[in-house]
Amino acid sequence: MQVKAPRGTYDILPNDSVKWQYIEKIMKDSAESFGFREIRTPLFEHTELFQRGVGQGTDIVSKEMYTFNDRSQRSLTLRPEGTAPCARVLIEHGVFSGVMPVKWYYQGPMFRYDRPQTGRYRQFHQFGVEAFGSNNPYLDAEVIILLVEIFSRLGLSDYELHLNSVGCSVCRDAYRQKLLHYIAPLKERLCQDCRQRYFQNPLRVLDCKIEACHQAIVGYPTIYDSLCPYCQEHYSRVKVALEDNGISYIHDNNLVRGLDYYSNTAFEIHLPGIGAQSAVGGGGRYDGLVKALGGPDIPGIGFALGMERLLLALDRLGKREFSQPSLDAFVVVMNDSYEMQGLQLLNELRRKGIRADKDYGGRSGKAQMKYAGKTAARFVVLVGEEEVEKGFWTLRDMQNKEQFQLGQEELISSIRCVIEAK
RNA sequence: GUGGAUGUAGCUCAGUCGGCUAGAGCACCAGAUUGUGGCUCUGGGGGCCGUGGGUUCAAGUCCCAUCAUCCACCCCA
Repeated sequence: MQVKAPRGTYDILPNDSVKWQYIEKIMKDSAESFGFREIRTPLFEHTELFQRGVGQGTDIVSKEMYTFNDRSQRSLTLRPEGTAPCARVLIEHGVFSGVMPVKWYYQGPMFRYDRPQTGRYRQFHQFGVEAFGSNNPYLDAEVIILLVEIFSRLGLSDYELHLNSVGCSVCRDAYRQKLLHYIAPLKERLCQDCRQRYFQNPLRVLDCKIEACHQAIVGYPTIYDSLCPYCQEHYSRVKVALEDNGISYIHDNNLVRGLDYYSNTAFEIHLPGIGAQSAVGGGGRYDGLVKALGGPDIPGIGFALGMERLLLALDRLGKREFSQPSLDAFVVVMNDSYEMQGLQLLNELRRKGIRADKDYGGRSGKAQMKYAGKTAARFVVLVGEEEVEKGFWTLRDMQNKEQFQLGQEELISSIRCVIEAK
């Protein structure tokens, strides 16, 4: 055991791959039913895109990026998230001059250098959606409804949806000042981390997990009370839209998102019961992002889901049985001298859309039968002396052990008849 | 980056107070009178006991380091 997958990465073997395909299909179908279309962007981008798009002050940019120089000394970074690349595409291809809003979904690996633990990897996978070009609060609601729809289709109903508004740049700056004033005299009672946060990102003090910090700042001004009239109006429309569509949520004054570009609506979806990394999805509005990247002033909203956490949740709280793909037919060659007849038959079956295989391990006829049993093939086709000489194939139905001697046309139509009935 | 737990066969694990060629179940391969699967039985292959050092007559077992995994902090999806 010398070569191992790098720390924080892992392999998806065929038995698990089936689970991925299952959730990927649900996500794709859900997003498409809401009018989103797939976008695929490179796995790496210019480092600058994330520095500007995600924010210099964030943990992601300051300590979690896989950044390297290529052979021409360009600084590139393995994408840590999917929103900034989408915004880049919007600008680069002038998509914003077409029909708006633009609604995209994406799925694929993201990279962050962080300490691995349950539900947290260095190469992890996100499914996300982005909608650019409208600041209509009902679009916020639609995006959240899609998120909830995916959970519902996955059979994960015990989620908690947290909702807040972080305001626009104007009311957030005003709030920030208010909060700084409030906390300043209480600073001594905060934990080390929070004293740091006070300077770097005071809003983060609010979601410190240490109880003493909560007590120290009890009675603090909430951003909710500091929203400007526009942001208030926006937020209340989002809430009404959710309520009228039967989506329950928890207003959470402490919900602040980590990435710099968020504005107004912010949300997170949690699944208690999958360990400490319970935030399975999160997102919000990012009205300043496209402009910050040098494009026009175009608003946007989106979310991202952590695939690994969803799979973990499915395993602990939901669906656990996944059907594995199986063969329709297995060709058993009873005698080496008929190997070529077996191969030709195999290829013909495959050409006719029958999922078929044969042994390549030089096994005896009996061992091939065993092998066929393990592949869970529905039928076995026997190729031996009698068959080749008399010009038929022996078809064995592995479920009821019935055997028939059939010509090739009949053989194929019999197999197809059964598999199409499934 | 910080703290804690754990590393023995492909997988799940046993291995006493340091003491013989390191075990089991599952999985894999072969056979049970030679053209027929699942059950059963018999046999077989497979282990630098994570890696490197140390203590000892003797280390899977004790000590140190390192790497990795897991749990939590942190952060986030």
